[in-house]
Amino acid sequence: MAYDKTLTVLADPTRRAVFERLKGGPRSVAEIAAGLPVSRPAVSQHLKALKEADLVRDEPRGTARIYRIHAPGLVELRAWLDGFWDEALANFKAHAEKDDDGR
Amino acid sequence: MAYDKTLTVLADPTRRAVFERLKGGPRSVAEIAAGLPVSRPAVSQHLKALKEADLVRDEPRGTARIYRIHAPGLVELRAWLDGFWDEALANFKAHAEKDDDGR
DNA sequence: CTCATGCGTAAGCCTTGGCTTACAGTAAGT
DNA sequence: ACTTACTGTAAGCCAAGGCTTACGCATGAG
Repeated sequence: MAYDKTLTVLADPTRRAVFERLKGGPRSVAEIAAGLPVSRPAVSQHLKALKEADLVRDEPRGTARIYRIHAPGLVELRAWLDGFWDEALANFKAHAEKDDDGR
Repeated sequence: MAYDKTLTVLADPTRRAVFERLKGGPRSVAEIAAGLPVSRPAVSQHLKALKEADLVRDEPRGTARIYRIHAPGLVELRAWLDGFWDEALANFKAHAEKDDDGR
């Protein structure tokens, strides 16, 4: 239902870098931005997109804001991938059994 | 190694529509373009991108050209997804065991 | 050999979206 | 209260890329 948004969000390299930086554990925006070749506001924008895709969850800690990985977005992507895989395989087998590919 | 290309390619909705149309079996370019809201050359361009991402394979049949799904691209995407999943989960557990998240 | 069919490619247009700088807001410390 | 730290948002710029029209090429049919 939302795997398309997940794909769109993960397509950008910088955003993927932001996302992968959270793989090591929860971090603040400044910590994420440190080391990345873009400005901090850019990171904020990416985090917003990731959040809307259910890939990330945030929580305030003092004046800072801690982001961490949130699974649901990846679950949907994985579900789509698996479904696609199974369907394509089923149709392939169906055609292969008839002859070669139906012609 | 190329999961990034796979993500980029699959991010576009039209291109995904092209790809999903191949799920039902091999088809010619004209057959794919029929029913889609874009021109046939546009479909050709999408197919080229899909081919370069190892998501599709083509084969000439007379003056036509038959495209079909080719697995490797999806395999790489799935591998990345699984790896990411495992790593994130491992780090999450490591932090959870220490207390909550290490602060 | 000529014509028709089915594709791929080039050039150009135009929208999308990622980045930066500047600004506004909230919470903690003194 | 005032200042400092950390972040989200707005406006604007600019490159990336998806779409169309026009063209060129190969294969099969007659």
